[in-house]
Amino acid sequence: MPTSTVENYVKNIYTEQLASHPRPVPMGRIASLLNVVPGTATTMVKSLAASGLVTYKPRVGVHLTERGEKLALTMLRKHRLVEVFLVKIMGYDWSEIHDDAERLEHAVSEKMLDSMDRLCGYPEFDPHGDPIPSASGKVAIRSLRSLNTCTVGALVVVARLLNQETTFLQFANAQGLKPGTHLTITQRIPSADALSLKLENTGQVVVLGSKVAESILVEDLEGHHQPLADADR
Amino acid sequence: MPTSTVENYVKNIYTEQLASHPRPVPMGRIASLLNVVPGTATTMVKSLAASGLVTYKPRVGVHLTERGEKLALTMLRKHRLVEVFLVKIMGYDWSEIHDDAERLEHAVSEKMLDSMDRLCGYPEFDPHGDPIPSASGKVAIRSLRSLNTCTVGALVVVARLLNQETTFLQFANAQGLKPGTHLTITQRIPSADALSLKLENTGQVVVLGSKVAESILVEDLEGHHQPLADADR
DNA sequence: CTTCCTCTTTAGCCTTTTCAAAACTTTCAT
DNA sequence: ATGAAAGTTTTGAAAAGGCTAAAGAGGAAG
Repeated sequence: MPTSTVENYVKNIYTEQLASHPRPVPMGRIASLLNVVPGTATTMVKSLAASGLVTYKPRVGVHLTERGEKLALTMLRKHRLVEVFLVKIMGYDWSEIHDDAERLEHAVSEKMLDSMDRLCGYPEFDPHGDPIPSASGKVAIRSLRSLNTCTVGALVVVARLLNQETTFLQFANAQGLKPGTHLTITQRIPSADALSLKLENTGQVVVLGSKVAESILVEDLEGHHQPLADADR
Repeated sequence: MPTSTVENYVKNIYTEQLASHPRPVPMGRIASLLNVVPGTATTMVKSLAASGLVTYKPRVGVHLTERGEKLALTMLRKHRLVEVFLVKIMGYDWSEIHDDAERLEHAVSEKMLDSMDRLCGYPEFDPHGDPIPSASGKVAIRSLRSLNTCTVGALVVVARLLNQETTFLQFANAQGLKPGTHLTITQRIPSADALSLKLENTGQVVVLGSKVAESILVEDLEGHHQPLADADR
């Protein structure tokens, strides 16, 4: 059985690999994701390579092997299912689930996972809008766009929050911006690098910096479909 | 924060201390409870003593300090509350909760524990009938007697199973012997060292060896109250 | 009062995971 | 092309837990 340290390395390499795509994941990235000094990452990655979870090219970077990817998907499934469970069953607020999920994901058995899945109604997405891999390792793909790429006047629904930091999540939560929220882009203020939105249900107006808007992914609600940039992978 | 290894040592020393009472817990006992060689137990106990969780007299044994006892009660509370949770919320059978509880107890936060407590209706006993320490560390005391000490004809209710082994639990479960089961002692067969019982609700007759009967604690249902031996602490 | 036998401790090693600091490689700009 | 900056790897050490094997202590039994 892999230790929880190994599980964390593999999970983080997986999500990073999605972003850095054909290029391998560099050591520095791994070190900072896992909050260790670079030397530690080198040592660990060599041992991951020795157990056949990654391929490692010195001074270049890391790629998950098939086995590594499978383990990563299992961990992602556990993590995200635990998150849903904490919100739907345990009564957590969706902005405060991350830390507990991070610990629990290493302690839940397959049996426990099945129970959680059933109790939550076999969800496809976690409370941040991240897709939950199926037991067989399949991940639902949606074509979402960043709020940043939307034209003024567009009616969209929030689908996914990319930034998992507690402070960001609490901010988004306080503004009423969570997956499922319908909103219209009312104004773009280039001088302030900002975006103004109106929430459909409450009518509340929210102004966001483009940095924030970038990590909020939405889905178009009307037949607009004007492509401004690529926000997918 | 204590590691889960430390948590396990302290928890096991606590329950063992209840049994060996005024005498300190010997090293050999600790080693076998934790499935390690004696030398390992010695090393760990010395480090527990250094962190102020136990007092250790070489070649004699170990006693929990106040701090150690507090930690032990916290772990016992976590373990037993998790067990209730697995049965009442997650749909586990009460005979198969031990292993998962053993892993989860080290991963649940205070917040999670509170949620579980609320969801389960603030239970006082776990599915085996073991008392759940309160958040402040108080343990409910019941005066129970072993099934072995009951007279023929007595009507009793099963209150607690002392043996936590899966095989024993599955056997008890299959026989319908779980906390809450009402039964009458119908016969005592000294030649076979056995005891015959009739379950009140199903009418099923069960024959137990005295070894098994010893680890089943019951509560008298009628005003019989004939003390045969001591089964408390 | 020795001699065993049992239990406990010591000693020496191993594995994981981490850190700090030194020693490279690459890359990039001049 | 060269020399510094940036990113990586090595080296040496430490903490936590565990094991094996040898050595010690103490009580029971002759």
